[in-house]
Amino acid sequence: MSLEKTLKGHIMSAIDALYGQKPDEKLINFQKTRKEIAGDLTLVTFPLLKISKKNPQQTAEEIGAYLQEKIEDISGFNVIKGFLNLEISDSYWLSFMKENALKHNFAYKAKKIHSHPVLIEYSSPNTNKPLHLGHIRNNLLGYSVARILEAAGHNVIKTNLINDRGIHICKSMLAWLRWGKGETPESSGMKGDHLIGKYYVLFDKKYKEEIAALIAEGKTEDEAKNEAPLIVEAREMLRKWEAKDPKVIALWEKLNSWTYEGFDITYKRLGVSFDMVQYESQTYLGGKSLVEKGLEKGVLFRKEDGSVWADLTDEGLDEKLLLRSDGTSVYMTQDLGTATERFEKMQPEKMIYVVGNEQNYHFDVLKRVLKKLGMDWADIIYHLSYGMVELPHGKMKSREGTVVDADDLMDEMYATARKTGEELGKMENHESEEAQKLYEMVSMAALKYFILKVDPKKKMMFIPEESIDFNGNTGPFIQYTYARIQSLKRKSGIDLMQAEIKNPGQLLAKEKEILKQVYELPEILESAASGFSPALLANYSYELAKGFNQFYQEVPINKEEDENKRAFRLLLAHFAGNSLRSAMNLLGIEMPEKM
RNA sequence: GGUCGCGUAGCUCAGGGGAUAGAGCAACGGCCUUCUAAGCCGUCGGUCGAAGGUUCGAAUCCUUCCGCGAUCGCCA
Repeated sequence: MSLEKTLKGHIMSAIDALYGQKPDEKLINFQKTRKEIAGDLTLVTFPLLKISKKNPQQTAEEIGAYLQEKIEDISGFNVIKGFLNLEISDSYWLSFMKENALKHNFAYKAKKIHSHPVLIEYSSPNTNKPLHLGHIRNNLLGYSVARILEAAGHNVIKTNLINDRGIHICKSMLAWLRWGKGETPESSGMKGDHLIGKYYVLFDKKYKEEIAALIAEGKTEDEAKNEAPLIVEAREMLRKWEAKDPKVIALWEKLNSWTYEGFDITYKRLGVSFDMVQYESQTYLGGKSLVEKGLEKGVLFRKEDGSVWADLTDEGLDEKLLLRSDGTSVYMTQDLGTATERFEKMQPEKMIYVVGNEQNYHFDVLKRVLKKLGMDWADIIYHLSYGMVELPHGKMKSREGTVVDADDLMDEMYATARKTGEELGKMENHESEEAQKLYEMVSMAALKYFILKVDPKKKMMFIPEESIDFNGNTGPFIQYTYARIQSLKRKSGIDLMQAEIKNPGQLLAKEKEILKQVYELPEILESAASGFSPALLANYSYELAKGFNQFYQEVPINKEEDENKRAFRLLLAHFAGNSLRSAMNLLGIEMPEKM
């Protein structure tokens, strides 16, 4: 039970006692007391004036006096311009610390055993090219949100729906057949996904040449794009694939397996994982029957050419195609099918799709069409939409051309971490396994933290050098703070598990500040879970790390002569460190014991 | 053009009805014989895109306008 909730009840009865009226609970709102003002929690009295019929100052004084008298944990109060600043007793903070400081993840909630699962789909790559910067944001977000929901007690299922079929993969296959000379990941030394990507790019290059040639012969651009021999051949390949031509299928399986090997390496390095993987080749036919039922019910309609549509014009949208004139399904149809199947199989309480904001319209339509088809549950679908990741102009060219490759980016982050480490002389042997592990941990923290601290829905600028700075609001800074806390504990010679910590006397302002910050973590976690927002936890972690650094600068720990005080502060440091680790782990960031 | 989103310090971002709008970076100036200086402190920097409205109170909510982006495919 949080203090705020308890206080709310007391304030209700205070007002009832003082003014003879129970206020609406919404009128009671708290905020954190500003740092420069005495007090821990502030009640805003303005909304209560209608009931008290007194001025803000008086109202606040009266409520404050009442609370101080009735509640043990309120040790004092002051009033400034209608804001009632309540001071919470040291003993409250101390018992909070004693109860929680040694718990491993004090803010995490136990899993609700019989709850419906939360399904979260993320990553969802195409198999024709490697992962790029946009996928990094997608994967980090998806994984982090999954962890946050888990920590908040949900039963989470992470899924990856791989787009392993379609014209795009046929392009890579065709180019590999024609120009690949049997090249494999082993023979080329390339990561499988990069190898396939290379042929995709090659296809595109040759295709463009053909288009240019056709246009030179007098064709229009549309004609050229349609008639170029390569695209004709790719379409033929797709047709054969759909007809399950054994040779095409075998080739497709071989090339896709290379891609998966490559993806696995990237996922592992990013630290993300899935509970299930689905393949579009197995789901793409779904959804058709739904559309046919919709036609029977008359909620969908067929045009003269045979194509099937949903009419959303009365909802302010346009008409949306669901089946092509040749009867084949489109993306939307597949998604209708997949969503319905998932719902029926797993009965999730929520289905989260981590997909870029260029598909906002798609998901809007998806939900509307589902509802049209009578799926009243459609509102459990939540599109976790995120903005594009941009890079400072001119930086970081990718191996394959236009987009920034995920693996290249991670390599570059590692190199920067190592270079910084070398310059600072932090490690004696930069080749040692320990050093390499640390550089990897630091560079991944830099990348993850920088991306996750930004509100997902906003587009963002990823600045590699800034992300890996050891000062400021960065992952490495927080790791550094954590490592120092661990070092303090190691050097103290005190076993916190065994130590008996007596009352340290009056709390210093800095000590109380840390406790207040740690106290907030469960609440932050809850908001992060309900808003699907890792950013809250990221920015919280930074505040806490910064708070600790200030504390550390001013308050002696291992230098303190009083043994009991030293143990107390060490426990406080431990508590802060644990909270940091808990919060950062939810972002998928590991914390080093030493650095 | 329709729809959706965004616009806060030179740059990157917090804050999303409440007190004097916050951080970091950059710039400048302090603090290492002292627990990790990959740190800490200070200075400088703002008509919160603009105008109206609602409110005791608006960066925050509403309306209009401006700017930027996404989207409006028988692609996924």
